[in-house]
Amino acid sequence: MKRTHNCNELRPAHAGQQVTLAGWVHSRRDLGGVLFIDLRDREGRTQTVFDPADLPKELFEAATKLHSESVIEIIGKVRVRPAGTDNPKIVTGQIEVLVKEITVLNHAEVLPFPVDDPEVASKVNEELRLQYRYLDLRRPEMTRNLRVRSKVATATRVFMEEQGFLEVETPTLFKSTPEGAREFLVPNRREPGSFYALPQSPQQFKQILMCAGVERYFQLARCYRDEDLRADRQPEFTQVDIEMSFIEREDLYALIEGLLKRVWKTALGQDIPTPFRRISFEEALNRYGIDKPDTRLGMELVDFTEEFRASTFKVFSGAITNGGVVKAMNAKGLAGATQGQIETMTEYAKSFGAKGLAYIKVENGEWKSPIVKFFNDAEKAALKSKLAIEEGDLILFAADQWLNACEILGKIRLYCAEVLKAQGKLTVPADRFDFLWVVDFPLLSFDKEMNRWYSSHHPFTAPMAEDVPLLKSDPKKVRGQHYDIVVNGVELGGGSIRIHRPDVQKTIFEEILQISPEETTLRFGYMLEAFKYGAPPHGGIALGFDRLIAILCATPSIRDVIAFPKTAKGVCLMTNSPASVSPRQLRDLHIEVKTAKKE
RNA sequence: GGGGGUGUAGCUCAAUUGGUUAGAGCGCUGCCCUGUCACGGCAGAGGUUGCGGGUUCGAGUCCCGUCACUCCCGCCA
Repeated sequence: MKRTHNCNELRPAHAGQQVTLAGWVHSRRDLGGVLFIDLRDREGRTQTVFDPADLPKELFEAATKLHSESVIEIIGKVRVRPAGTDNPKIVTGQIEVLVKEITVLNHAEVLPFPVDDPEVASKVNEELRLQYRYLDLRRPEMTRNLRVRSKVATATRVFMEEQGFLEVETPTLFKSTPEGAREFLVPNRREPGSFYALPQSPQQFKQILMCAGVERYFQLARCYRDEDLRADRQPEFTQVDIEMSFIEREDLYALIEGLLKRVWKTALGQDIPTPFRRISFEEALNRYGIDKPDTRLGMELVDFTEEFRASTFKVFSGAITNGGVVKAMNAKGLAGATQGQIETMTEYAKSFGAKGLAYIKVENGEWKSPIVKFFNDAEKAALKSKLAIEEGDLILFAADQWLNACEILGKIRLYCAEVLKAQGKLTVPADRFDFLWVVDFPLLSFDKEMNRWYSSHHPFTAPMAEDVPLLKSDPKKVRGQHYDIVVNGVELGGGSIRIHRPDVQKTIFEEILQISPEETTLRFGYMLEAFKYGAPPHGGIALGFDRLIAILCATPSIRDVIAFPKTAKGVCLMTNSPASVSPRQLRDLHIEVKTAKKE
């Protein structure tokens, strides 16, 4: 039953040849006398023609009864379509195959949802798509996503190989680490009460590989995090994991820029300019109110702390007196915001602990605002010039501690962009990709509830050399040699230059992070020991492969680029996993289940 | 853990202030049709309005609970 051609291959040049095609019945058009069946396989579609004069009656009858998505094989002769019956919509539209023989390889029952109509299929309830994922994946859009994913994976491997990297597999049965995401545990049958943990990332193994002298490691690594899901987060996901020895940050930037250049060329045929912009964490917050800015949107934040330091408007001057700042943003053209939209923005502000949201609507040459009466002429003039205020603008303010004020407006900025896009007042070309490196992150953040410092990134990140003396005296000021790669407001990945000296690493664990020496030894002893026997300076990065593919496929959800994704509750609707296990299995694993009582 | 949205025929959706027999398009079944490609025409079948309870003379519609999907917050070193 070997096919001679695929369904996207035949052209007028093949006219006269006998061919064998196999595939799915995409659509059927029964004109009573003549019958057309569009046969589809992975590559495309070909029209086949059934003429009752050419076929035994039973075969023709059988063909008229075929349901969509039945699997058939046909043998027939290629011919150029009669004049005027070409179909310019498909590449095989100039020819058709006159069927001589047909074999029904598998009959399909009536489908739970249509796969032949992209308009309808794209709107089908995702629950149903996930339950019948094998049907969903037959849709050309989904097939394309799988194809892009495969091509990018291959391009990545080829590029990394060219750059001298070794792909090394690391264990997925690992052990629990004290900080970071909640982990999936795997009970150990051989020792009651002990567990493997699935890795959140191969972080420790890749650093050990540097100690092993591998020098350049990469892996398309599966990672597991038992946290709640989002459109861009699944409990199991794939990282392009990379680690290199004897490098500085710039070496890594160049590598990733080269990789992404290759990937964009491969997937989209697009040449992206390199090097990418660099922006510090502080500047990102100051200008965009977020550490992963979408720089395509404009509407940058502007600082007005000096202008309002002595203002009679106490909400602003008071915040400044308390060590805070005043920030403002011009949502260009959004003066017509509805009460509901202002309300939504106010809720964002309140969720950050602000009391409310100050704003000015610029309409009919007037500044409409509950607060503008408190501003003097100099303050108004400063606003007008620094925010380039024009008719139709909406000005939004935040007065709070620096980080909070920035983040409030950062959140509102993204909301405003959504509203403006929906109104057609803001358009972003689909082929525009704003890449940037965000650098100079604070090494540590303070947890008020636990009253202790924790790593902003992870505890292996090296501090900036010149900031090391501040580690104990002023931890807040210490910057880490950490970097994030951001594209269009999406955090594509992050990494850092690592600590490679055991004494520094031990200080971080024990003195800064307050992990007890016993715990440190228990969890990271092997790593600290490895560092004693000649650890090269090293650093690396991990890119979120699913997010990367989602961006290339222009879909907001990584579920569209994962063959068998989970729902928001971590369930696979096709296989119904997770599921209960037998008492015997539990007994073998020394596990007793205490079922939660439901009221 | 919290907040928002959705749930009506196989699919996508409608159904006025709570009011007669819950409709449409596609799909499906039957019949007709020899150049269609969203084929066309005629006829037909198809409903526990997610589930449970309540209010009411009367509930798809209102109330309470619950389940599923989804988006967001928390969380994601």
